[in-house]
Amino acid sequence: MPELPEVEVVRRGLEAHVLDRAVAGVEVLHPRPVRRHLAGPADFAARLTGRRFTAARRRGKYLWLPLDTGDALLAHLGMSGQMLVQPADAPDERHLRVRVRFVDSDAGGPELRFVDQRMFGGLSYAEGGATLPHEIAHIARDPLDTDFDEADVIARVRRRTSGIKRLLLDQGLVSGVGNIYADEALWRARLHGERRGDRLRRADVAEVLDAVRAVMTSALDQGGTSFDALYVNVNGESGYFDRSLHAYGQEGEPCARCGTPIRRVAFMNRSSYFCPTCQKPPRSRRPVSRVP
DNA sequence: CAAACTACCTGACTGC
DNA sequence: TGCAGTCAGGTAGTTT
Repeated sequence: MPELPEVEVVRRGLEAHVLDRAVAGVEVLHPRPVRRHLAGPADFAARLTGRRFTAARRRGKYLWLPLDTGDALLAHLGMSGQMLVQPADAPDERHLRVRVRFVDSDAGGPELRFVDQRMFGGLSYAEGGATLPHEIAHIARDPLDTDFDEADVIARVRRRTSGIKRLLLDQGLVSGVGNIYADEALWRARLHGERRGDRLRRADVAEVLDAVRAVMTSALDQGGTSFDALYVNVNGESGYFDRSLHAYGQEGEPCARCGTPIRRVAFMNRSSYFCPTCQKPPRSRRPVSRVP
C-alpha cells in the first residue's frame, strides 16, 4: 500500500537507474494499467519508443518521468503497483503488466517493469507534462515539499466540517497521506480522526501535520513500509517500517503510551485504528440517523 | 464548492 | 474440496 515514503523511494530508484537511456520498445501485457491512454496500448508504446527519460519527479503519490520531448510518462502505483528495475533476463513477475526495454537492455542494461496485482494503479502518457502533468494539477503539495504552505493548509482545514482523518486523506488538501500514515499521525498527535476540521485549534492542526512529517520521515529513513510483500521498492527490496507502527493494524495491542488496547472501527469502507484513551472522540458526535 | 458514496480489481483468508 | 463471502484501499466519477 504505497504512500508517500514508498513512492519517494521508488522515485529515487528510477532517478538512479533509468534516466538518459533510449527506450527500445514497450510491451503492454495487460490493457488495464494503460486504460487512461484513450488511443490504446499500441499508441502508448509507440509514443515512448525512441524517447529518453530525463528526470524522475513526484507529487503526492504520483510519479512521472519527463521525456526529452517535454511530455512525460505518468504513473500511479495504486494499491499494489511496483516499478521494478530488472535485468532483461530476469523471469517475468506473475503480475507483470508493462515492460519498457532500453537500447542497452540486451547488453547488461536494465529494463523497467510495471507490476501490479490489483491494477488500481496505472501508467499514462502525459502530453506536455514534463513540469507537471495537467492530469494531476489538482493534487496538493505534500507536507515534506519545500513549497508546502503550512499556514494555508491549516486555514483550509479549519474551514472544513469533515473529520480530520478524512481531511488528511483528501489529496487536494494535503497529498501523500494514506490510511496507514493517517492513523499513525493521529495517534502521535493524540487526535481522534472524527474531530471536525472547523473545531480544531491551529495548534492541533499544526501538531498533526508535524506528526505526518515525522511518520513519513521515519518511514523514508527505513526505505518504506511493507505489510504483505505487495510493495517492493524499485530494486525489489521490501521495506520494514511496519515494525514501528503504533496504531495501524494494532487492534487489541496495548497503546505504547498508556497501555489501553488499540481499537479498530469501520471507516469509509476500510478501518481506522486508534487509542480510545489518548485519542478522545469529539464530544458532540455527528448526527446519526436513527430509526423512529 | 463541499460532502458522501460507489466502482474499480485480485488474492488471501474464513466459515460452512 | 469447493464455494460464497469478507477484507485490503486510492482515486475518479457521480450524486446530493
